Amino acid sequence: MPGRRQPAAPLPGSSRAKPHGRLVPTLPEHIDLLKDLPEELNKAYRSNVNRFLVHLEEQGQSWSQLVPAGSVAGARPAALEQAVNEGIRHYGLQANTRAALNQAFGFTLRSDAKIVRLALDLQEHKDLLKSLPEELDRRYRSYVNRFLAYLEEQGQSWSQLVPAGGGAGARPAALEQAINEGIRHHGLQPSTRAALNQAFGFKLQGDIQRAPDLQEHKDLLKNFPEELDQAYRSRANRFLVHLEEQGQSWSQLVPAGSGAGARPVALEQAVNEGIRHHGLQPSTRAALNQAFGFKLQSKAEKRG
DNA sequence: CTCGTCTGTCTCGCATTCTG
DNA sequence: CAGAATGCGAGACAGACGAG
Repeated sequence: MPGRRQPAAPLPGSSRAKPHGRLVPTLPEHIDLLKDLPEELNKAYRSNVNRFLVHLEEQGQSWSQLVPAGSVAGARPAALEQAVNEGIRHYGLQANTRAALNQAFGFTLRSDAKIVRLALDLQEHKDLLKSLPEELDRRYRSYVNRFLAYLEEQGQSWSQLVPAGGGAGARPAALEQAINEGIRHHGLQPSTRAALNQAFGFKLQGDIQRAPDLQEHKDLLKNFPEELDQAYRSRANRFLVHLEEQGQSWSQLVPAGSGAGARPVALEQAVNEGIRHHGLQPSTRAALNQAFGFKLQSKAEKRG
């Protein structure tokens, strides 16, 4: 992966542009809160909570104004939820901040939106990204970005695929074909389709499911452990179909007699490739590990 | 080096679609 | 309609990265 990891262009109109020094709360009540965080809270979450409290102070607010006294585990203080969601949406708080508060205080705050910055070649595509709904999930925005980048790689553009004026509920055929191609054969994440649907209100559909052709693969499917999760079963099924599309078969990749704890190299490579480049769900690897007791990993062993 | 932040991956639960 | 398969959305967290 080309090491491009920009810290964040300051967002238009946001107050994020202050990478200033001290980032600790000053209200005693906030300081106490931080002190009393559960020991086992991981440091990333700890940091999120800290940033959130600082954010509240910057807004002239305080925890006790937002959280009714005596709020218990499972509570969902509305004012707090609004504050954290707004903080995430408009003030550059990390998306994990909500989860951090939930984890730290046992709340069940929920959902919403993110912000992000991007980079593309075609002005048309840049404009498109800018016009995405603000509430669009960060991952979805990123998927849209990747999809546009993918189009550019293919020498295509959005306007070639999407008829002008195609509004909510539309299902532009060329776009659907491009996205499904991209997912199946060019490494776009499966959720890219959902991302486009979310972002533009389309109703794009995926390819229809298929079953493996090879008897060997059918037998494998039949012999999965009873207790294998349905979702995993489905992913393993997909993987076998994928192998067949690649002209490969399980027995070519997995040495006979590979048992629990094994890590067949060729299989690992195949599944990682499939995930990275052919639209298999990321959890496909986990599915194979579950189904066969393997120890496949996401990276080639890191060695010095 | 330490600390905070960012990204990628795994996992879970609910929703939707397919199949018999 | 019931149950299985698949899709979707979000939380959790480890590891990489970068600032100080």
